[in-house]
Amino acid sequence: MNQELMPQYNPKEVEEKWTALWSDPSVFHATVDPKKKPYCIVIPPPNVTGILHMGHALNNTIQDILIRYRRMQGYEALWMPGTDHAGIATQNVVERQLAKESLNRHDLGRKDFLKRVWHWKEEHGSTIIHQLKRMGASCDWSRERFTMDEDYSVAVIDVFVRLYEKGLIYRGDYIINWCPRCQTALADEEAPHHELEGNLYYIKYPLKQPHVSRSTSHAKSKKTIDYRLSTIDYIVVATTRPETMLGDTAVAVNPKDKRYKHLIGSKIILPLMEREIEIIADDMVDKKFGTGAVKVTPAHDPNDYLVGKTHNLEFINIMNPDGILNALAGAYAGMDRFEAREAIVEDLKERKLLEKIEPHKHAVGHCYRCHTVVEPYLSKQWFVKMKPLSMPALKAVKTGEIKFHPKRWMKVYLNWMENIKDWCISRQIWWGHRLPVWYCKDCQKLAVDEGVIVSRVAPEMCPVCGSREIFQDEDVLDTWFSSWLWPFATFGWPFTRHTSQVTSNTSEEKDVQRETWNERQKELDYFYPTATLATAPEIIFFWVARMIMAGCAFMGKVPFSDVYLHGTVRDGEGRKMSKSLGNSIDPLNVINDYGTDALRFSLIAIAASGSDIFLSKERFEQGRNFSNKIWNASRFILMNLKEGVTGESIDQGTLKIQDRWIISELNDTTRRVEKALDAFKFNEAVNLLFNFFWHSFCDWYLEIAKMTIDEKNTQEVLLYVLKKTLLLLHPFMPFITDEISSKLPMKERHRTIALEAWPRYEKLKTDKEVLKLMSWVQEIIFQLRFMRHDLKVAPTAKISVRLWTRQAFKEKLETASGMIKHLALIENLEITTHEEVVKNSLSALIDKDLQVYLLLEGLVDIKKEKERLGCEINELKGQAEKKKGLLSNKNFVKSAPSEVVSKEQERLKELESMIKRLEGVLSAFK
RNA sequence: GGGCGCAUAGCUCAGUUGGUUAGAGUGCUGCCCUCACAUGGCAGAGGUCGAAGGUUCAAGUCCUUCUGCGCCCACCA
Repeated sequence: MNQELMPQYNPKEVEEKWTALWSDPSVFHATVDPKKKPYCIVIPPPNVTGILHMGHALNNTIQDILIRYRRMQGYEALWMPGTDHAGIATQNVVERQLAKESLNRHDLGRKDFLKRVWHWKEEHGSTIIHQLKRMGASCDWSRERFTMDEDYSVAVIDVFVRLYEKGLIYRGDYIINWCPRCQTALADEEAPHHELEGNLYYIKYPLKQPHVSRSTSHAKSKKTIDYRLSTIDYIVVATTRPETMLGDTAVAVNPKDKRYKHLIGSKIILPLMEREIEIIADDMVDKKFGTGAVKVTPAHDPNDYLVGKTHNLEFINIMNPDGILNALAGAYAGMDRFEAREAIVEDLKERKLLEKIEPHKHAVGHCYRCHTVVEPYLSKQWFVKMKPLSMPALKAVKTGEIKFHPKRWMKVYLNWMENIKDWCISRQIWWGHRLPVWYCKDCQKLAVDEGVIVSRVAPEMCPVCGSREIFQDEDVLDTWFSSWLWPFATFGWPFTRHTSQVTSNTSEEKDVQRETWNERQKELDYFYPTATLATAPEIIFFWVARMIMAGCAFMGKVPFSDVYLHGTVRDGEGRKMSKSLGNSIDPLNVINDYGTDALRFSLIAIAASGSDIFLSKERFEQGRNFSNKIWNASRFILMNLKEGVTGESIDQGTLKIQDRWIISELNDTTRRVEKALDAFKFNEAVNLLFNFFWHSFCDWYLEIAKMTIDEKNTQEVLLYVLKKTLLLLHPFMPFITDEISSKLPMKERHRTIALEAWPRYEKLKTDKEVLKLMSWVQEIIFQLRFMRHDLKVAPTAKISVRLWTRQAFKEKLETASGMIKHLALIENLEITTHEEVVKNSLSALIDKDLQVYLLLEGLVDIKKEKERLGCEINELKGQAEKKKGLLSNKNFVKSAPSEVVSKEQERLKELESMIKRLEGVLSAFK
């Protein structure tokens, strides 16, 4: 069936059609064009494992609005698409798949496992890209990148080596966040703290006293220590993780704490392990917390680690990487950490060493990928020294070179940047960029930390001793260590390769390669720094901050000038939408039920600048209804068009009031939409367009236009306004606007409206006369509709109306009389300047120069009308009194701007004039 | 513990640098299938702008305090 005849818009077909066209890589391909200004956005690369959720939908709608807007404005607009290899997440997906076959990655081995991941990527990795296309994302699809692309990987390795050579990358044993499930180290940002209801366990640690001696007689049958406990015989420590006591190597107290001062240096017998440890003094201990005595577990707590370093304590690691206690945990070896906790508590109770248990809320780190409680774990990892990198990144934001929208996020950024910690970048997984680090076995024999080789290419031998006994580090790099290069590595940076990395060997091939790199360098120079980065606030630390540091460090220039942070999408109850909560609204379902334009429109209309978005499915009905409105208004215009009407040849000479009014409104809307978009106020822009299209254009202009729909010039104006409005709406609702536009007569057209020019705002003087007249028309219509309603006059019944105005306006008002008659279904309309008042009528005073009478012989309830008039007069008198009060206030007249004062004076005059007139009306009834 | 945000119509939220009578969507009530659209049209009801102070000629808007939510950060075990 012909779409043009369908009274209901059917998005499915339409969207499929345009998705196909826009996916053609040539359509939105951007290149270096010195004649145009560049405008570039790099997409926050979704995970290859990603499936489109509302957050993506919002994020990408915003970017698409920006890029389509700038493209139409004549910028060379590039939206760089791509995906992120998402190390842990992707590895988890494939491991889950393996688990179904009762396999784990070690069964396959590294090489085969990676083959498997690549295979998974080839099969499923483009899901999210297809979904972005379905959203209408106008990316340059010829440039799709992946963080594990060969070229991209060169950049990642290059950056590692550069930083290492500058001394900004180091390796060492530190307490890091360890996820026992994923079995890898995590950066601090990857282990967010969540509050848990836990316990604070108060444990008695017996002091080694002369009378607490080894009782040799029971040596084999019972525990070897004779705990004769009295108040002075033990010290109580409080802990939330009793299982770590197995690795305790000291108890610490504050040196100023009088309670324990005399015990500093005393020995303790660590219960359960029967190890002798010492009481030490350290300022870090808070006297007020718990008992003021702290167990020190240097291998399992970041604070204790520092204490251990300063006091030269032993580091006892009691746990395997999977969270199972090891041989150093004595009797508890083989138990899971939480299982051990319970067992230890029981054992302590049994030995009467547990003084008490208090409920205690505390924040515990969780793996951001699998939500397992992370373990502070001592291990050898690679780190980036961040302080030197943070300096230029701080400056760039402080000086305003990079602006955050909304501004408040700047503080969050600065605070993090000022307190930056070193970045743990090694991960004990297989999927990712393997560290470009090798170790020489022979050198390591001499010293453990010797024999480290960092190189862009795999070395054949140890450069120090020439040994061929070298092996590569098993670890891969944090995924963010690749994505922080996204704004420039996607252009092919660094455009060079170490000779042995170059696969092409003939000189001809090398020339081609060099030429390609030259081209890409030019592109980078043209598009970098990019313009706007749009993302969610959660990503500030992970990505935004690090991109700024990387841009400053490797490009010498910030990566973007504006950061737009949109809200988090939440459900009706304010919870973050997530799969695990089952509260998410699937954008694909919304697309299916209401259409992509509806999804985009509603999402943007709801999302005020940067505030969180509370969603329920009904919210998308507004978008659907609006799509339908646009569809039908267009359909109406289209079905009335005569041959030869283009919307491009309006006869300026014969424009009517309504024509001039709608053109002026359109012009004004254009200006305001631009202003809103330039300020990242997307909801404002979309609401302006909604109001203009629905209320000004459809409710008023279209209804008036029906009167003269056969006239060519009316059709010209209709088509003109429609075309311009479709252009304005296009960034927000790309599908329906492209579809309708393709059906409209055009002198010339591109293959998509996306390539047409943005409407130009004309700096005309606003036609005040026209605006005033149209607002009078509207007021008259409102009043007459209300009166009809009030008197229960059928909406279709013809009425007689008299309008009173002053001589100065009579002529103008007469030019609008046709419109008024048409809109209010008036049979007889009389415009008079005589002061006489009409008795048998309902009247309404619109302002001091205009009164409308609905003439209804015998129908008027005189008593009621007198009452109503009285009320109205009182109301106006009240207002006038207030104004008089205000104007007699000397301070107001003195301090307020003269504009405001004269405005108030004018209003008072108007009120007084209206009161006078109404009193005249009232007296006519007497 | 530190920082940030929010509180406006039944619900979800707008409200720009302080300036007449505070808006939208949705829901509700009433009337209309009028030949673009019932995913529609018309009209209506509904707000002491969280509380208390303060600044000002003027406060939803600025300041202080309080209350209630929400978020982020943080090594009190």
